[in-house]
Amino acid sequence: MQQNKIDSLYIQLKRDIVQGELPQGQALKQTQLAMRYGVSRIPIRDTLQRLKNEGWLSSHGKSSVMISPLNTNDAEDLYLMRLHIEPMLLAHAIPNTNFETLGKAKDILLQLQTSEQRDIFQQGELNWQFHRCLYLPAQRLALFETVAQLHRLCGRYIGFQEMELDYLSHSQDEHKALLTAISAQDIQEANRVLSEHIRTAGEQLVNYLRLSV
Amino acid sequence: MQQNKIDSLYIQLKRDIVQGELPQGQALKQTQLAMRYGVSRIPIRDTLQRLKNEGWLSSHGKSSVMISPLNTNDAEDLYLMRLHIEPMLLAHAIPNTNFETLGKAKDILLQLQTSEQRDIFQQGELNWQFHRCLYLPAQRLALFETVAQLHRLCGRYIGFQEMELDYLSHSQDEHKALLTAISAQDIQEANRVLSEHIRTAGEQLVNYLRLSV
DNA sequence: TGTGTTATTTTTGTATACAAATTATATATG
DNA sequence: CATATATAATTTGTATACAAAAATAACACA
Repeated sequence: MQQNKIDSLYIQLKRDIVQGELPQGQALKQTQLAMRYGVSRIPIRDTLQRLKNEGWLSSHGKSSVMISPLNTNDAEDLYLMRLHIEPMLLAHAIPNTNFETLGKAKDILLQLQTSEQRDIFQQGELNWQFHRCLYLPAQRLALFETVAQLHRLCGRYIGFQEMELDYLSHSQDEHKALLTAISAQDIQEANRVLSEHIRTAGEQLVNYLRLSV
Repeated sequence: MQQNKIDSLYIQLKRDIVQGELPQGQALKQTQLAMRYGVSRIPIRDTLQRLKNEGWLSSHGKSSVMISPLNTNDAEDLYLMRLHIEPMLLAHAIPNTNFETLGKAKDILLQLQTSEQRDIFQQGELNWQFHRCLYLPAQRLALFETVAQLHRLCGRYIGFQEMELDYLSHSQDEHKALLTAISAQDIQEANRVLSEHIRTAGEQLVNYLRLSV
């Protein structure tokens, strides 16, 4: 599989951004990155463009990019948008949800449970995989892709929302409640839980950012 | 300016997609496109990746792309999302709107008015420039970029929403009403007009798509 | 005839080389 | 000394060449 090569470059770059391994506020040099990751500038350029399109990088000067600064307003808006959009997607998904999907979601929850000591980046990825799994049956591409993009943007703020020690277990409770409501085909209740889930995470993140940034 | 070169390639490609000049449902060949537009495969690859990220192209097979098919559900969802999100952005923008912005918006409206015989692609672009102009003062990057992306996706469906002969004049009336409400700093009224504007355009597009696609 | 397997062709991904543009540095001039 | 201008450096964009992968065609065999 060839896609894996550029995908791993993409993932590694995101990891290094989250963990602060790359210089902030200044231009990222293609040549430097190419050397660092042991590839030529072409796949670096591809990855930089992708990350720019996904909002992790923003333009610096005329033709360079830099790591997008964290921003409390952005975080607030991201969660507000998710609050408005994700319930629409979930409502479409629930009638099409089968046992396979529910089983897969449970598997992911279990992985999350047993990953407390695993790295935070992996936890964020599993969290998205869980939601993604529940949204896929909706078969609504435009809606799904918008939600996916919002999650990708939220991923930039990971490491903050996980700061609270009890966040993961609280979040897991909500995940389980969500699964229960979906199993019962109760769209109303599922969306109530989902909205609360998003609201809580958003508020916690925003509060933390206001204090620390 | 060097960015113009690749930007014009991007615009030309979108034009050709909207006008059906490129084969639908099959893989777009990089070499063919490179010959067609008189450049090498590198800038073609960049542009294809960009258009893929923006939803105009979707993957075909393992590593190729094709023109994304039009889809009534997607169109419906795009307008529903705009309906939920754009008012949030406008509400942030209105308190920061100055006379310069209002003037610029009026200029764009005038251009739209006098462009009835100009091409439809240009009209769509002017329409976005108008909205964009009113949203920029909000200074909410994440929110703005999401709205921009939704507009880019809606642009794929241009040529359908303009089919109705009276659409442009009706739309212009709503644009003017929007400007009036913003001038009066009346967020409530502005958002009422905006919501109606989006709803109308969306319903018209969806109805047309249901009949024709 | 249909199906699975190998060979061939096509197409895409990446490295390298070079051109264009941007940024930084030095120099001149008021 | 500040500012403008010219020159050198760095950095990005693009073309070409080659490697890897994917798609297609040819073939063998049941």
